[in-house]
Amino acid sequence: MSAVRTRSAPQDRRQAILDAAVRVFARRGFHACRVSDIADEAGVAYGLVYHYFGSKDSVLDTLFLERWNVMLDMIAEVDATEASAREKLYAIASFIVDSYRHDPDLMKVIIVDVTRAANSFGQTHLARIREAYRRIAAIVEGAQRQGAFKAEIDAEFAAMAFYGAIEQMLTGWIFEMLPADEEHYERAKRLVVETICGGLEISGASHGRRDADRDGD
Amino acid sequence: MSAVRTRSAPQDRRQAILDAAVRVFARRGFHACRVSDIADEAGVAYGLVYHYFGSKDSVLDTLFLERWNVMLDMIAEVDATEASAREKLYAIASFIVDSYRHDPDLMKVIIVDVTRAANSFGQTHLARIREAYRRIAAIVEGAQRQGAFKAEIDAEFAAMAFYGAIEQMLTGWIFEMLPADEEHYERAKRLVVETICGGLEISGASHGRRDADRDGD
Amino acid sequence: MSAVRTRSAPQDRRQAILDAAVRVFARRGFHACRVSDIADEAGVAYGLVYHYFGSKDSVLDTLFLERWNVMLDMIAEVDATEASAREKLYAIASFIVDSYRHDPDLMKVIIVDVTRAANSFGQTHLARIREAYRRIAAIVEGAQRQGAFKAEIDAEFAAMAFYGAIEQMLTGWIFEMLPADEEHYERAKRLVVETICGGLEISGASHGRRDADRDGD
Amino acid sequence: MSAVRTRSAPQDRRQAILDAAVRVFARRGFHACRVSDIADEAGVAYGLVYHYFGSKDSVLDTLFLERWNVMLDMIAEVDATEASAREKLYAIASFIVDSYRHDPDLMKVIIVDVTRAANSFGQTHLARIREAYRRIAAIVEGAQRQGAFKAEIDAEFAAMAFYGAIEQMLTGWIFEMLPADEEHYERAKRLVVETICGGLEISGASHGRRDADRDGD
DNA sequence: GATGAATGAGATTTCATTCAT
DNA sequence: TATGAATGAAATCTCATTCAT
Repeated sequence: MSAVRTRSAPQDRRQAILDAAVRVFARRGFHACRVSDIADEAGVAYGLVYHYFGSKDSVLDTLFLERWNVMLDMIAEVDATEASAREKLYAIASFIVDSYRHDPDLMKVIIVDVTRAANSFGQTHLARIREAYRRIAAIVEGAQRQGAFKAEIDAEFAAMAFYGAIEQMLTGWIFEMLPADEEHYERAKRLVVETICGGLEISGASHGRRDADRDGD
Repeated sequence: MSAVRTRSAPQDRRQAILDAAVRVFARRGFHACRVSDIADEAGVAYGLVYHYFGSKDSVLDTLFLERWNVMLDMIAEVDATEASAREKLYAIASFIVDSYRHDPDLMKVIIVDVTRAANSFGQTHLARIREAYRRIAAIVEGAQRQGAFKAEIDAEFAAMAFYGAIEQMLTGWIFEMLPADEEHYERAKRLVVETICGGLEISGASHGRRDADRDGD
Repeated sequence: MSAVRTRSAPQDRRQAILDAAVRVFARRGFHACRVSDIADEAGVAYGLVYHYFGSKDSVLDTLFLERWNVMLDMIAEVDATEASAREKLYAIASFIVDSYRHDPDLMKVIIVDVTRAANSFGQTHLARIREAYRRIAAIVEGAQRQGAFKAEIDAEFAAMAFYGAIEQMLTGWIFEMLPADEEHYERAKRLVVETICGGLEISGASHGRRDADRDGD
Repeated sequence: MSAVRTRSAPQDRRQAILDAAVRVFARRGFHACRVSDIADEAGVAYGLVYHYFGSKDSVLDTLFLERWNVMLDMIAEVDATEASAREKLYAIASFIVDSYRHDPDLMKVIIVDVTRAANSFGQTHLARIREAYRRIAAIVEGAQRQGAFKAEIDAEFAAMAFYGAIEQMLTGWIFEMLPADEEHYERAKRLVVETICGGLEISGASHGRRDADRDGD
């Protein structure tokens, strides 16, 4: 369709740097990578990394924020629907697991070098990371108000446990401690929702769902 | 009992260095700390750190291994008892939460700079860290064999979810995202056990236990 | 007179770059300014700076040489007149002070980044800068030959002292160490001429001149 | 006297670095020198420069301040004596010229890279530099109060002219524009004092001094 | 045991300049 | 003319580790 170009469009190079950064960060970790590793992987001079991004940090910031914001938006959208809390939490677990399935390198970088790097980037993006926990907690609170979840459980703790369980399973995949295939991805989603919701739901309160689930046991 | 000493015994200095390392690592993170920061905090010359420990890494290794091995032993002991899986998992959750309550700085260092530092110390100690997951998974498998837990759930995934949920709550305390007091520590233990076991147990199979747990609160 | 132009003439751009350079160099110094700072100030792309000038250095060279040559010409012209040495030196002091009054930014750049930057541009333009001292020295020598100035004083030293005194006062204005207003500009001219000539003149030899100067003030 | 040592005392190294810095800064200027140039010249690893001085800047700061403070003290001492203003100014000119005679490299560095580097170190040490001008101005003011110097001349301008004249002559020696030998050093001192004071003194007021000075020629 | 001066590999970042469009 | 993406040499500074005393 479009004419053959002997030279890439400017934005291609920027994106190429981001893509290369994901690969090298995933391979050896953000701190072990030099800017020249990114540039070499992208096939550009390293000065260009500084042309598009102000610093090495800024490259990781960009990778993280672009993806994290998508997740925050997704949670907000899900929460705005009429679905049950269990369905909402399943959607979130699904999104995260599918994100990993779709781009495991990017998710590895985000988890290992940002959300779990509490003394460096985790600190920098703390507010943004907390926002995710808060939105998950909001879903739990909603379910508590509607009588679906037990009121005596701290929504924030439940949200942390839920998110922590998912992230740890991703960590298991990342470091090849857990089997990673389509079947296990799906089972992981169900596991985390069932276990967490199983303990949160009031017996009988969510009959349709719970019974359906139990029937499947 | 002990003779009055005008000069600290050699081992006191070694321990003073370890204690100082916990404080400075907790404060700013392992990577941001220089060897001289440890030495300054301990009130010794930094050459002495190299006398007792071969390297900066070795200091963290020591801190991690000493504590982690205690946990591994504890899990093994717990698993050797006749208690129910739920009780065993509760004991583990208790141990971890109490470890944090007793020495939050040390636990912060272990979690932030080792178990979650997947590209540096997490890598080094991967085998030892996995051993903990494996032992937890063994408890789940035992319960599955005894018919208390659903057989179709992957024990390793369940173990990861369980451990991940606990670690994330500790992270919440560490970074002051969750309220940290005696009451919440206890509720956190119950939350993680109830939610995880709630989804793992076969309906009715553990009722007695669950009630027993509640009575004990 | 001139035709209406919807687009600046080429030379306007070149001049705009020079004018912008004076402003940014005066603000932060030549070395602290990037080529892009000049271009931004001029409202052009920085590639254009390289179109009109071969390098960043060349911009400063141009600024310096254009002005310095005017001064050299002025000294030569003054020396060619029949005026007394005192009058000639007064004319030079006047020219320099008035240059500062007229365009303080340009003079700041010339003094700070060229004549006093002995290890960079001062080195490059040393010959041209010395030429000014030499021409001033020539005036002193002329006065010595005519018996107006003491013969035993080194003309070159006197020229340096004279020029140094003026430049230092300009420096005082540039860095707001001295009051800068019309009255002080005029007093500075007289001060430097009177003090320097006061020590150079043979007692009684220049009385008439001195009185003449005073009458003219 | 002292035993032969195969290893220099710690402070020797620090001083060796300072001495080396003077040599390389004088040779090529502060900005053109890398830290490794200093270290190479001193025969030490460049990490040692950072051991003793926090930064490259700090090396120059140290060189400047140590010498400049000596001069400030000298001016204060001189001003505290009962000497005439002319004698005081002569003492200052003498000190500066002798400083150059004694250690031309150090004076070159101080003048070229600090007092005349208005956009870098001159800025940093502006207050300290001004203090020298102020103290010289104080001498002029004292002479004005005593009726030795004309009251209508701005003392601060006179101080600037005086200092500027000396510094410019040093610059002349530094860049080999003026003959530098014992005879010329002495003549330069007299020239600057005679010319400046010649214009400042009230006719007849200082005849005794002037004659005395002249007798000494 | 204890000290801290000395070492130097290695990382980030800046920015003048080139050149395809 | 005019643009600004692309290049890469070069410089500062950090800090774990060694080792003579």
